[in-house]
Amino acid sequence: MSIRTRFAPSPTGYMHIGNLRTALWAYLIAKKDPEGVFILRIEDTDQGRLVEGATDIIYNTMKECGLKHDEGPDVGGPVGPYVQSERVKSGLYMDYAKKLIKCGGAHYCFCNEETIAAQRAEHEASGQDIKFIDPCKNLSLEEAEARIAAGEPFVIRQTIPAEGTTSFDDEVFGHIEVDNSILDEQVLIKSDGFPTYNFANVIDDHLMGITDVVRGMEYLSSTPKYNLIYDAFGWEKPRYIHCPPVMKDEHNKLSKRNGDASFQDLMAKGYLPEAVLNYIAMLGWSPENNQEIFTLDELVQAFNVKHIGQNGAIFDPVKLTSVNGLWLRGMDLDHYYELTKEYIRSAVKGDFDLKKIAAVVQQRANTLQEIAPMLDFFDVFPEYSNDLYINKKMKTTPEVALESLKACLTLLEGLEPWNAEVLHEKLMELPAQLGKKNGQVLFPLRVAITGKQSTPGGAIELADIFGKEETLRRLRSSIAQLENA
RNA sequence: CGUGUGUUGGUGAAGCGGAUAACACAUCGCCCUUUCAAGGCGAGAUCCACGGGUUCAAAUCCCGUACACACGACCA
Repeated sequence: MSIRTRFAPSPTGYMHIGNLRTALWAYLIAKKDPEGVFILRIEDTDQGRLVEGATDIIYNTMKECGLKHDEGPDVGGPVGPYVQSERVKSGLYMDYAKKLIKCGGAHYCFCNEETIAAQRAEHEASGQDIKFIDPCKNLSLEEAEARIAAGEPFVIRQTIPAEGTTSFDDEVFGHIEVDNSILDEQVLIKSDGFPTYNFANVIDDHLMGITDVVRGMEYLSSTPKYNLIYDAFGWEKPRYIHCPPVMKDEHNKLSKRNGDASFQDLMAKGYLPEAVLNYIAMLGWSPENNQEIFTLDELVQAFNVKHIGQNGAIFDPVKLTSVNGLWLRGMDLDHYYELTKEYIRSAVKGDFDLKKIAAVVQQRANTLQEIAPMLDFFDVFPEYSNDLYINKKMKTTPEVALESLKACLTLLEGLEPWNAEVLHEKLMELPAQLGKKNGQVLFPLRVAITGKQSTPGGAIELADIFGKEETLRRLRSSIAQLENA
């Protein structure tokens, strides 16, 4: 049987990194199987928490990342609808809940919130377990149905066997076994007739033929309860892959509340979707070899559930930046240029060869956002201090700079044609002729034409991009500044 | 309070009873280089939370303690 996995977010208007990683892993697990199917299901049973436009964020994020789902609300599929609020309309959850009552896996409950809170307070006060003990459990079905017929509000709760244990084998955490006595009889159908997540999730996973349930490990302790439902119905249980959390630091998970980066934020900060995916795939998972850079397809090939770790991983923006830089530098120039053109244009309005600028900036920018600030010396020749010529390592001072620059000026004034090859050839001859080190000539030249000590590209590349006229203009101005000092 | 899960350098991690405890990021140093970046090389865990135990041998197995996280919602 082929693998079917699902990503089942609730639309909160925010795609956080931990969620995206769960989606990625679910996708990888499905796609590892050539016949595998990856499904998107929207879990919006909490009508009180609906956020407008939230599902669009989910669709957009998935699309940007290339996590293409085979079935889902927008693309359809054989086991739809794929939005839980739509499924509710058919009464399907209520039907299954009633069936569950018949097979002894659930019961009606008429307790209101006050009585539950009162019991909880009582249990807390006596220092005992705060588990809710439902008095309605002992009601006969006839009695319960009569009260419902009389219009009394009700919920349906799961019935947990009083004794015994329930266990399962998680693909990540191994064998988990708990005593039934600690399992609470949770609500399956709320008084508004909607199913809770717990119930809808089980029903839908079964109805949609999910073979591998991939989700956060916060559900680890609820899983035995879900299995009890599968068993009551006599359904085959799925494999479980519970994922350890993605943390902000040792104590906190990444969250919207903490203002932590969402996928959208990372895009706005100039990261590439490929790099983000690449990086988060490795938060809690490691490949069998030491490969670091993976395309999505490569991840599909390399991914293996057995290598998912059990402990939470801290999201490190510094490492993400490094991975992003590797992606950026690894692109061919044409692609890089297309991607960064707008960013470069935003900083460089003048008539320069943008592609040449892209070539030099590619070697050093780790994110798209870093690009513009690096290019601030093109349109305007910044004012600068002659102190910039002082560089211990290069053994330069304003004095040797002046000497070098004058020689450069003479050389460049007569240089024809003006292109990178000729500039390189002639400029590299100069230091020897002057009896200086390369750096004593080329470093001052860079400062003289850019007004900065550090720039993308060196003096030669930049002189080429500036063109003869602009280069000489800047050079003369800098020489004058040195002479007047 | 109960239950579950976890704890290897600053971070991600490999490791699954016998190794000098991989690798990557970050940090520091050196080399190269027209600066910076990139690239190359090298350094850092007196030892794998702590305490016991099993074993000829433990980061690796067992028990306990501490700490962290999660669940114990008519939220997902």
